[in-house]
Amino acid sequence: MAQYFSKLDGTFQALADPTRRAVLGRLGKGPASIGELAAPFDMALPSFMKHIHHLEKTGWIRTRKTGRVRTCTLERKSFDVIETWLAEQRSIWEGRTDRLERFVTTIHDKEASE
Amino acid sequence: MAQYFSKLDGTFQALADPTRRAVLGRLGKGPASIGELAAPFDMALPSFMKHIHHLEKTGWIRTRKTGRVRTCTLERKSFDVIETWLAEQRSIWEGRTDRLERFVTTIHDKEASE
DNA sequence: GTGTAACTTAGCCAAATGGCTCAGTATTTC
DNA sequence: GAAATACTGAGCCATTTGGCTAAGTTACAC
Repeated sequence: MAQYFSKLDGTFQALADPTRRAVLGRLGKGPASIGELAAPFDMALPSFMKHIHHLEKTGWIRTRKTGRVRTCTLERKSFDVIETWLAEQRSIWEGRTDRLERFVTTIHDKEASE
Repeated sequence: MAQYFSKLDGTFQALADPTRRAVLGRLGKGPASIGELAAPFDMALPSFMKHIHHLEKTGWIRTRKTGRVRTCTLERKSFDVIETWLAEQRSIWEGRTDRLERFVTTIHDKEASE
C-alpha cells in the first residue's frame, strides 16, 4: 500500500478549493492573464497568486511571462491522472481490471494522436 | 461563478490524503471494520479515526456500529460527483455541452436501474 | 463479574493553508 | 523620464490538518 507521497495528493488538493476550481473552469475556455483570472474574485492579488502557484506546482496549469503579463494555460493531462484513478477504483469494486486497461489504452491512443 | 461552499470542496479534500485514498481502495473490495481498515497503517487509532470521520462527513463512506465493532462501507455515488465535475470541465474546453448531458443521463439511468 | 477487545473522547502540538498588507520590480504608456 | 500597470516578495495572522497520548466507554469472552 503506497504510504509515501503521491502526485495524487497535490492533484486532488488543488481541486479542494473553489477558487482554484473556478480558475480551471475559466482556463478551459482558453489561456488568460493573471489579472483576467483574478478579476472575478474579491481577493487581494498576492492571495490569488498563491492559488496560481499551487495550480502550477501541482501540474494543473502552465504559465509564461511575456513583458509584464503572465499568461496561464490549462494542462489538460492532469485530468487524465484523475480519470485513471477513478477507473482504477471502479475496477476494484467491479472486481475486474479490464475496464482500467481499456481506459488507459484509450488515453494513450488519444495522446499519441495529439 | 459559485464562490460559496461547495460539496466538491470536501469531496476532493478527502482524496488529497493517501491514507484516505487507501481506505477507499480497500473498501472497494467490500465492507470492513475500523480495526481491519486501520491495520495496514503505522498510526495511532484516534488519528486513523479522524480519517474515517472525514470520509464519512464528506459522503465517501457510511458506517454502522454493531456491538463493539463499527463497519464501514463505500458510498459509490461519490465517484459520480467527481465524474460529473470532470465531464463538466472537459465539456467546457471541448466547447460543447452535449458530452456532459450525455454523461449525466447515463448516470441517471444507472441509478434508476439499481 | 473481571478482563480484554474495539473503539471513542478529550485535548495537545507542529506544520500547512489561505487570507491579509505593505513594499518592491519590471514594463508600458504618455 | 514620470506615472501607471501588472505582477512579485516578504512576512504576519487565524484556522485547519493530521499526527500524538492518556483516559474513557461499551460489548464480548471466560
